[in-house]
Amino acid sequence: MPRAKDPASAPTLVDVAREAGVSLATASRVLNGSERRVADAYRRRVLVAAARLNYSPNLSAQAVAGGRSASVALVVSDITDPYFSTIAAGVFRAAEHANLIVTISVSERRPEKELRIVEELRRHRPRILVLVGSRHVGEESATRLSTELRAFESEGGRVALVSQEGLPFDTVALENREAAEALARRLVTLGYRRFALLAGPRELLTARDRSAGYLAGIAAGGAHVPEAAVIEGPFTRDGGYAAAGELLRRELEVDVVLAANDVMAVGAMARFREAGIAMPGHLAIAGFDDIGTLRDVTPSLTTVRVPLESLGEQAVALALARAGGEPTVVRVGGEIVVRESTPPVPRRGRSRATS
Amino acid sequence: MPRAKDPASAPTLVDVAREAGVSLATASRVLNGSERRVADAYRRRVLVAAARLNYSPNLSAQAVAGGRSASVALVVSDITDPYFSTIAAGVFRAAEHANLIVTISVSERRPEKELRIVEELRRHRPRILVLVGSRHVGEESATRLSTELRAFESEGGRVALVSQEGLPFDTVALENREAAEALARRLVTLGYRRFALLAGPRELLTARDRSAGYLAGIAAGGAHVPEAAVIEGPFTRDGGYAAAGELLRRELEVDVVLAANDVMAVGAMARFREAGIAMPGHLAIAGFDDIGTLRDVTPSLTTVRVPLESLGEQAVALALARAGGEPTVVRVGGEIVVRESTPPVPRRGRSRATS
DNA sequence: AACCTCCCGGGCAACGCTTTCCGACAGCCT
DNA sequence: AGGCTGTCGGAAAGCGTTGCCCGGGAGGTT
Repeated sequence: MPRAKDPASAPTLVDVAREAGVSLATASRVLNGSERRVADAYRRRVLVAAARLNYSPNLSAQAVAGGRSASVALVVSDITDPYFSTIAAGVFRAAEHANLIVTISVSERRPEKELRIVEELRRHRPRILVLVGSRHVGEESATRLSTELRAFESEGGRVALVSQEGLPFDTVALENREAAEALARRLVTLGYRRFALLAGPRELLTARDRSAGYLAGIAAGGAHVPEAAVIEGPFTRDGGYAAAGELLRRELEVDVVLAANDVMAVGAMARFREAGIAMPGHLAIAGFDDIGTLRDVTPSLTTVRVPLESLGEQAVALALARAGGEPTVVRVGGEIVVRESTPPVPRRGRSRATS
Repeated sequence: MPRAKDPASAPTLVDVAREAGVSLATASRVLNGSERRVADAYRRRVLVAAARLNYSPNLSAQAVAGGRSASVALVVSDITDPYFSTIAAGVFRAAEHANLIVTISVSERRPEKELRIVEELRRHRPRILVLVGSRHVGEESATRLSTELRAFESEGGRVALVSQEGLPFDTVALENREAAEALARRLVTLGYRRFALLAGPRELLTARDRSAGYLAGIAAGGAHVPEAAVIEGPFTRDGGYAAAGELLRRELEVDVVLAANDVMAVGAMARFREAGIAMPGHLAIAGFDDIGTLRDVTPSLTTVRVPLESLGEQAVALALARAGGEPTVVRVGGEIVVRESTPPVPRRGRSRATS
């Protein structure tokens, strides 16, 4: 049975047209934008009828008629992580500006899940698909992801990636390596020599880039990081906490700890504090991202400021502007922010150590 | 001209049916669930054809055919605020479980904008609309919001509110008042007598409830809060920072500051620290929410633990279960968590003051 | 006055799907 | 053998829009 015209269903354009005594086409032209002009008398009648019925156009129907839905699909690893929620805020801002609605999906940092989500999202025919930074190295699913994304594009959608370049799509890339290197150099300048790294997960490209940058900067400063002082762990608060614990267990001589991001740094600080280590008195620490919510930790964290919100905005802008042709890559740099957690080392200061 | 069958368009069910040599109806039954059985031979042919064409059903089309789109629309004040992003995480979890996609909109804490968003969202015909806590008192737009929500429900949608009861819809309410009162009582028990409140914005219901609870708990403990020691400010980090500044300016004798939420508490701590006030040595402080990201601040914050993620999950569950009839209200309590920021006051300890 | 343009409503065919209804056929009972 | 029931594929009528095409009337030109 065709869905009965039961009272529990929204008024449609047909209802409005009938109420206004005009044709469907005219009602559509008045209510849902069109090039065509409609005489004022008609226009008014339609508007009045629409208001009287409390008409609200059905976007799904517009989407099927138009071929694409007016939405941006955003995929993040974890909306609870301020890194992602800040980027998401930028996506919202840009999307609102372009009159697009935003759907969010959470991949839980699992590439297979991300792939499944993209397959799933394709069904919504969003105008834009924004994937935020969870590219992995040697990712077996990367090929399938690329295939899926390409299918999406070939159907008229647009893809924008945030955080890693490398895939053949529009990308807003973070200069992780460069910024990390600059931070490390700066710390060397401040007098630090004995470094340890809390490196983030080995497979995660962002984490690798940052570590590589740290190591390069340290080396450029003439210092060296023993292999045992590089500890991997999840990109989370608990990951930082655990990695810090492992570092303590190894009883190395360390002046300063470079975490792969602020969230890990904060976790590590919690662990060091538990161990009774004075920061920055006994141990310095730095992070990456300059997460807003974490700006008030003590000691305040030396870090790399990244315009996260702008990353999200730019991704949407890029996808909207897309003309076709070669994918565009926008590279965004970070700004070193030195705070209390890494004071200058006194000229001939006494040795610092975690042990 | 009917949109040409240009190559840049996704394969449709018709394509699959043709490829498989079956009817549209059969293809639909196989691919997009239906009660009706399809003989295995046919079923297989359809599946093979779908795979070969890389078919992906158009959800917009399903939505218009079915009358409602498979989505949850979530409205939050600020996705960057961990309070909201944690609730959002719960909504995602529940939605994923029910195979619904989630759209998010950000109201920027502005009731008019929230109203506009709800009007806008109605067009999407989501199955569920979840509004997270920004009810205001005497809100002039509240009536219009109610009207709009009722229209949405009368069209077959479901509404769930998180955080404040009072509107005639399914609600997951937080026992702000009760928990705040319990926290205040606890602090009295710990020996605190001279309280100050950083109260959040006057218009915001959540803020009012918490303040009222604090005051009640303090009074019940036999203490009293002078009017000058209740300072309002935005529910944000900067709001807390500013309110703390104002408190200092008033030069009151205060032992402990109760902030309306953790985010404000952290802002306030930053301000107090700048003023050189030792915490908890000279001043104790407590918050509300037990935000995960803020668990590592020093001193660790006494607060009320609220199952934020579960709030979001329950809201979706409520809306899904909805049978009609009276709106259901679930009340969720908080758990007092005493940490370093409010140590017991020594029996005859010396006086503490902010000035 | 005849003709040509515009202008602007209306009709109607898409868009991609779901669901009802119909009818062909097979199996079973009497 | 005849009739009945049950199963399952196909045709077609929706769902709520948009956008092409048509045609009637007003106004301008020669």
